[in-house]
Amino acid sequence: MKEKKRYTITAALPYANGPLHLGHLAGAYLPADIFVRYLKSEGNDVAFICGSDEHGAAITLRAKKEGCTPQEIVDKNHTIIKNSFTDFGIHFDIYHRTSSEIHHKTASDFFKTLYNKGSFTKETTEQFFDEEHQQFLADRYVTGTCPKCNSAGAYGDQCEKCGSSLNPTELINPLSTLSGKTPVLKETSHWYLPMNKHEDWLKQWIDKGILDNQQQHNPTEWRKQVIGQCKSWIDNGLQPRSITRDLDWGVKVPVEGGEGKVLYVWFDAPIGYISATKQWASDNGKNWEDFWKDNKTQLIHFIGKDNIVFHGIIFPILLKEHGEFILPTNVPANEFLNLEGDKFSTSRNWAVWVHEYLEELPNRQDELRYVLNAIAPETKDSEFTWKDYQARVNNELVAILGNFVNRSLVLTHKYFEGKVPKIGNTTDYDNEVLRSIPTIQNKVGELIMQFRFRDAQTEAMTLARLGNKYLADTEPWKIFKTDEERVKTILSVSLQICFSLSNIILPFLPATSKKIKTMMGCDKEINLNEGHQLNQPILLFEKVEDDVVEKQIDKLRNSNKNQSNPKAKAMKNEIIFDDFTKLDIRIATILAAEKHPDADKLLKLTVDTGIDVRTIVSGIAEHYKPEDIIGKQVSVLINLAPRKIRGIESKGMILMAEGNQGNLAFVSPEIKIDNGGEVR
RNA sequence: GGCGAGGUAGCUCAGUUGGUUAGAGCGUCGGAUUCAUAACCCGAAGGUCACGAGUUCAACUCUCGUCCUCGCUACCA
Repeated sequence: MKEKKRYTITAALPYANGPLHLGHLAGAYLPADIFVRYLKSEGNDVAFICGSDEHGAAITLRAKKEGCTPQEIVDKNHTIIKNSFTDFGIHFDIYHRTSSEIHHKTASDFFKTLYNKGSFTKETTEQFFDEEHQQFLADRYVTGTCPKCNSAGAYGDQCEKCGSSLNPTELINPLSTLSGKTPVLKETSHWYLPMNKHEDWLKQWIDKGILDNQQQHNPTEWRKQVIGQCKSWIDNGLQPRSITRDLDWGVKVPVEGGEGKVLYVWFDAPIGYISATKQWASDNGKNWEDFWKDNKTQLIHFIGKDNIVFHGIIFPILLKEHGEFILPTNVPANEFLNLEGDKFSTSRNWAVWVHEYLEELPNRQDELRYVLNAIAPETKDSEFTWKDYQARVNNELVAILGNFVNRSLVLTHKYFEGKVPKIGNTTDYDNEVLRSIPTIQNKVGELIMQFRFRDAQTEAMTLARLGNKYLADTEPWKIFKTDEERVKTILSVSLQICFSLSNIILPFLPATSKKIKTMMGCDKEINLNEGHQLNQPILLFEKVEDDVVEKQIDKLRNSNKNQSNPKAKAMKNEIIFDDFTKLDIRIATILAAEKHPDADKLLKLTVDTGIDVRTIVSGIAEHYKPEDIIGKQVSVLINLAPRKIRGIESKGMILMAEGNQGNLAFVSPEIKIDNGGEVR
């Protein structure tokens, strides 16, 4: 008997700023769901936690743009995301949200506890405030003249001309880069998490799995990329990070001086796991602390690789500093899923959206689960293509799994009116086949516990392959007339395989598992006794026809029919003519070009603008050789504030056109134009 | 540029602490079969394990260097 354990399993909180696509599923939610379904089938005590991350500036900006409240934005997206999960078969114990009251209280209390312990440092500074946009400006959103060297275009944090570090308040004639207006000074303070103080124990923990002198986990079980990235951060030295922001959408900072401030996302969001657990526990008569404060509980975070440092470093610091909480025993981060040769991109609409898939290919959840798990980016980036989807569904689900179950049931109906036949004398071969069932089952379980879900699924499929082989080898259709008793045994064995299959595939293909049990009349109780009546077989999977995948590929490539380039970015907000006239764009000739001495991507150009000869630093070194561009006429934005780039002052900006692949081209006049000619 | 992860059959990927002929699934080709959604089953072909050196009796595996891909980051206004 396996030991029953308690598990808290989290999946990264999706940001409620848009719907879910296949990359999200393959990255975190599907592997988490598979793991949880397996753990539960083994009788473990599991809380599977997720929810919407609903705070942050991006949501307030979107609300402003759409003319509604942030709450309306997150309400809409929370519903879409939640329904996508439900319909797809990702079965959280709770899908919560960070805008809920219990979350605000939990996060707030957590902050207070750490605050009272003196875990934070507080920095009070005068910061610039943009009155038009009603917000504080981060240092680099303020520019002005350097007080030390008098050069223009210094940034709020540093003058790149003389290299001196600055405070934005020291700048002469400061300007907000948001509104272009002069910001006002307002005092503000923020709290910082001094991560540098935690380097020592983190190193031990990541490297050796040792926490407070105890072996907390086995680091060889962690994925290489997770340990690698965490160590890379730690070895480079951790910096204090501010954990509050001047914003009004989020969890209010609950201490003196916290007015008008909220907790920053990576303090707020992971605590969402805790608050969701609390809600779930109170709804279900559980004690949430069992899931977060008992060191026999395994805490496991499923995330994508973009989230590694949050879950491998920052959140563990918060949990440990708090003192009562357990730390994760594993953080199985996946890499990224690509789509038809390109990265998923919301802005370019290069994506397969989960809610659209569910609508356009109804009742094919398990097919998508199977394919996404088969290609899950467990150790490296991987790629989803519709042709591969079609091939896997048709050649594996239909041909191997669906076919085996179907032929077993069809044969039983044909020969024995769909009643489970009596198992007679078994041959060595029968026994060997029967023995391999638990072997495969154990192997699948082991692989799942090692977070090797794609291997586990492949292993599960070997049982269906074995079933097909068993039928092909024993050929019951040939011997029915001569040896009915033998056929009874063969089909009895086949039906046992079918039933075992329904259990083994449960974590991967839950709907299919249920279908098999229903067909076998075993959905309420297991009954494979002689004479048990089976239901009429229905096909588990149907072939995906060419026109279906062609339509999907078409849709992807022509996501906007009237657009000749489907990958072109959407238009920016409308401007008025005055906005345009502020730009002074001229034709200029490149007189000289050389590689920037301390930079890979930069060229130092000398151009004749017709009104002067000036130096411009441009990030085009990967696209043009210096000697090839001398004499070329190009477009230059000449009234852009000068800026020091990697030690060289750049006065203006060369305009470049960018293709889909990131390739660059000059914007040049088609015939020679006098230098200084205006572009308008 | 720095750091991290990769580069293995046409495709998607496994390869544990270096040890005989480098594996799986799909695809391809051939065979067999007809209970089954022209499905299943058997067999074969197919790889200088990115490239170059080195350590070793022995390297896909260890060391160094080079090239390429992805991520983070420094410098693309």
